[in-house]
Amino acid sequence: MQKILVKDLAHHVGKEITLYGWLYNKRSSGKLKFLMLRDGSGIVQCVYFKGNVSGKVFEDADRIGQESSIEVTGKVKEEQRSPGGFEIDATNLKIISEAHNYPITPKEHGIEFLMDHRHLWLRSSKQTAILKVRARIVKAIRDFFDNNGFTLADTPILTPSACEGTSTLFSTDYFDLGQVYLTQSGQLYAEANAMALGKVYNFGPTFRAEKSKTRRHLTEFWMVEPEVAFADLNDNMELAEQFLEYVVQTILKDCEKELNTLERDTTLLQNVKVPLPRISYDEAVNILKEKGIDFEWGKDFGGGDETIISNQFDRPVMVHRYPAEIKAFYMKRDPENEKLALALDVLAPEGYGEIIGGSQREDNLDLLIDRIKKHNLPLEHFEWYLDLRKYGSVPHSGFGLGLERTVSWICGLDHIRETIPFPRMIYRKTP
RNA sequence: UCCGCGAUAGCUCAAUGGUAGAGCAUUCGGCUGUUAACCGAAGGGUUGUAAGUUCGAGUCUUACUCGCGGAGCCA
Repeated sequence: MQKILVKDLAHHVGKEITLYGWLYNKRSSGKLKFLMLRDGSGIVQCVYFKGNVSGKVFEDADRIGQESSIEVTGKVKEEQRSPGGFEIDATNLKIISEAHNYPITPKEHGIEFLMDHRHLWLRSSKQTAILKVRARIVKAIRDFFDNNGFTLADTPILTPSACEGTSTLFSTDYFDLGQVYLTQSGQLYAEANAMALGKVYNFGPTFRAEKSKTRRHLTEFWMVEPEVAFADLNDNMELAEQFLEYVVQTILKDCEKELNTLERDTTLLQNVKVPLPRISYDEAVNILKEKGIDFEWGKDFGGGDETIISNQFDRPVMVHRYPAEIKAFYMKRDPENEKLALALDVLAPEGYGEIIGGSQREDNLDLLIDRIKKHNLPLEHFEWYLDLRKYGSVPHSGFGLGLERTVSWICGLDHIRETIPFPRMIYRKTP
């Protein structure tokens, strides 16, 4: 008997096949049992008619509970009455492992219950759709950089000090060498990689111990960080917009089924094409003032401010040249205005906020030393970083894109916690 | 950390200070085309924890625990 996946049923109409999966839901009508089988690739209805199968098979089909693991054999047929258009005219049923009282029923559940059962919640159709989109986004990110001359060069997760000196970091003991911290960004190391390889990216988990409690924050999240030698702020913005166009258009092309399952309105996503609008921080502040917001120049935008700004555009907007005071020490100042940093944030539409943050980096050794001192950072931890400016310093730029925020935006979710199999948040560490 | 809201059956939720309820799930019965199937029946409760007010507390008061939404911070 041929073992196949639900997604390939269309190629096996009329044939006798075997499916392996879990019982998603069950309905019955006297001598008919309708078993919904899911196998990770899709869901199909398997029909057991009392007259067509042995008494034992019919009893088994009647008895097994939701999420029992099963092996179903039968003939594939096209059937309009069946959800999905195909069904299995079943002849046999083997129970691999019987389940009873599965906690997540096909009814509504509250978020606390679902998060407590996250390990099981992953089996539901929306969650599998999100994880498939996530996986495809990760591949699109890698493909984009791999196909554009970038070398993957990953950066350490355990680091001796805070790289930006702003966020609160998780710490742990490191043998006799004292404390180390879980990285909040691979950026400084990526700069070293870029001086070796020209165009690099790193892609991995990062950690923030900030007590953020919003729909946009996780304590553990994935970030991709490209870094390019001989690139200024404009080059950085061009890279960012081409990158976003590729990722979003790839998902629209390859994940239509999943976005459908998620009931995602893709109208705005289809607009994500080069060029993306570019506005300066000053222009963004003016937008807020025109909308009657009492905003003081020099402050960073809050979540509500970002939404107001991004709502002025039909695609992601790039905001550049922020006040240097609110940005990291390593960002290069604007030669035309010393108060500004050559920074870049990309704000996603529909209230999803900042998905990219980046900048042109300070390449002058003396200025960099000054900044490190002014930020009260331990200079000895940055000796290696300063070497990058001593030995062949060049203009260079890069940015970081938050994977989960991107998944949340593309999938149209209302909380970031559903974008990763096991989210880590301030008040949740299990399962 | 701050502000706000919440906790009642396995789940989602009701219950004027006066007998603890429904739908789903579970168990049993019925149905040859169900679509979160439907129909009938049954079992299922220390109302988050602790104290207080009261003749009487799921309901009012206080503290605590846990969670949710938001702010700040950021991707």
